[in-house]
Parts: sequence; structure tokens; C-alpha cells
Amino acid sequence: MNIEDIEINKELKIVFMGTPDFAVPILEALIDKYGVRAIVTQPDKEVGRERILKPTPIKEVGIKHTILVLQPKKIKEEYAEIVALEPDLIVTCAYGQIIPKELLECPRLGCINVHASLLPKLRGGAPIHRAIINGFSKTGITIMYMNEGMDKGDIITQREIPIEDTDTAETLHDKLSILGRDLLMDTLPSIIDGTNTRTKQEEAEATYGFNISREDEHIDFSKTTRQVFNQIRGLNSWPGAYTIYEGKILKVWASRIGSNYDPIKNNGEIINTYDDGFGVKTSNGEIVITMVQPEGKKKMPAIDFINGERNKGSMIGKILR
RNA sequence: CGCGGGAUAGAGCAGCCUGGUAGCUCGUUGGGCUCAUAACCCAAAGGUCAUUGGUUCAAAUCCAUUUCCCGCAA
Repeated sequence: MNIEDIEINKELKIVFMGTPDFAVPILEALIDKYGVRAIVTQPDKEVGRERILKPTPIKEVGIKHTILVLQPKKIKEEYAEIVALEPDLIVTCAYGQIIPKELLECPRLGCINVHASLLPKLRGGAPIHRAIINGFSKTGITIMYMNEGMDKGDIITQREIPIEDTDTAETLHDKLSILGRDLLMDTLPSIIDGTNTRTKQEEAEATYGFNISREDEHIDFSKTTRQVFNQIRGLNSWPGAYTIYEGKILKVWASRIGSNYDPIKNNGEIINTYDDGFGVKTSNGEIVITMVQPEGKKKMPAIDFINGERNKGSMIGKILR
């Protein structure tokens, strides 16, 4: 790329729409290489017990680079200001609101989205968590044109990565965030000069990865060891899987696959303790829980938890619900 | 002022209700046993019981205060 090209790119008016950490590397690369005219993100939210108003990660990037930040409460109604900017291109990534038709049709180069799955698989708000929880062996990034449906637009490019057993939602999140940034940077030139491809999604192949609900976080030990293992790592490090021990919430942050199978025991029954955790019966074997967090306490290695419980009586035989 | 749990040795906990010399499981260090060991046995070190004040002959324990940590909900 020569100097003249950069000059042309700087004249592009790009509006970026996004909210969480995931979108930060993507926004920063855009700012660096093309410049961003304005940022749209969710309103500041009251967070935590103290109810402190906290800006979104994307807003913080905007402030750092002194870029105009807009935070409409309802984008469906408050889009006029963005249209007035006459953007050439809108790039979205995990924005968190449905974007109205008027905005989708406004930029001459269109409205593109960086989505963290291999569409049409896992449309929706939690594709990273769901990819692990569902036991996928691979996932990836899709860059697509947006339409009025949820993640239903035409695909421009995709790039995949394998999901390893050692991956958690956190590690996969970080990998995909970087992958998304790189793929967008590699794809943008073709979008800008109009040479990109455009492929419709196979509707019949579509699956959804909706936001994680409280029920998704509750461990069901009547599932297989593998399913429980995937659920636990798929919810680490946010929001975390949990079970009920002695009537209280016990968050489960990490586990490994155990090797015992004792069909006489109940699902959810603690059947063994080890140097690194305690074994719980599942429908087809044993899951060894290695990192926990009791209600009101900090995250701790399961062996610490076992040591504390030991002088209250044996854990073996107790049931997790 | 959204609801709730917690702060006791390096870690995780018990003791508090019914005040009277601080305990458990680990870890650490030293020793022993063993061909050997992360296993077993013995021993030791390590705590102003989060802060401040009050009640009392006496407070980890009862009362009040402050700070910090966390779960739920949003």
C-alpha cells in the first residue's frame, strides 16, 4: 500500500458500532488503518453491588482516541444523528441492539458485521460460549453484510479455528477477537473497492446460539461427562457454571474428565476425592471438579475446598443438585 | 440506601448461640521408616482471631463502628 492509498482510505467515513471487550481489537485496528468517524455503543450501565455507572469497553477506546461516541438507548428510534454523518461504511461487532432498516441502507458501501461463528451456525448473542458448550470441534469468524434478520445476511468471508480441549470461553474469546480483527483487515480492501464475493446463507443449515440464561449455567449431572466438561469450560471465565452443594450455590470453574464408572451411584453424587479435586458421577462416568467458588467466597482450587470440608465430615456420598 | 454471605497460622475451614490459656485438614521445615516415594510415622515453626471503641474480673465469642472481599439481583 502506498501513501496515496492511505490518503484515500482516510477520506472514508466509517462508523463503528460495538460494545464489549471482544470488539476492542477490531475497533483499534480500524482506527489505526482507516480512521473512524464515529462510534456507537450501548449506554453506560449500572454495574455491580455499588451500582456504579460504567462505560462500555468500546466507549473507553473512543474517549482515548477522542472520537465522537454516541449511545442511543433505542437505536431503532434514535438513528438520525448517525445518518446525518453520511457514513460510507458501517462496521458492527457485538453491538447489542437490532439495527433499523434506515441505518442499514444508509452507507453506500453497506453495513457489515463481524460475527464470532461460522454462519449459518450459531446465529445470535453467545456464539463463543455455545460453540464450546455444544461440543464443536471448530468455530471461526464470519464477516457478512447485515440485513434485518438476526445474523442472516450474505457472507463475505469466513475463517475457522479449531477448538481445543484446553480452550475455555475466555481463551476462545481472545483468539476469535484477534482472528476477527485480522480477517476484517484482510477483507476490507475488497469491500471498499467492490471486488468482494457475496454468498447467501443456507437457511436449512442455520442454528442459533442465544444469550446464556441462568438455566444454562446450572450443571445437569445426568448428562454425559463430556457434556458437563464442555459446559464448565464453555462458561469460564464468565458467567460460570454452578451446582447446589449443601443447599448453597457452588460455582464450578474447572474440571477434568474422570475415569471411574459406578452405575450404582446417583448422578451428581460425590464418589471420590483426589489430590486435585473431587469426582462426581455423571450419566456415563465421572467428572472431576478441580476449581470451585462457594457462595460468598473467592475462587479456589478444589483441593482447598476439600480441606475445609473435611473437618465437617466426608464429602463422599453427598449429592450435587 | 436492592437482597444476602464472609474476614481466625502460607491455603481452606471449625470454634461464636451458652465469654474463661486458639483447634481441624493441608502446606512448610526437621527427623524416622523404606530399595524407594508425592506413601506412612514422629516432631517443630507459624495467629496482636480484619479495624476502632464499648460492656465485663475476663472478649475470637456480647454490643456498636470502620474498612475490605464475594454470591444473587439488575
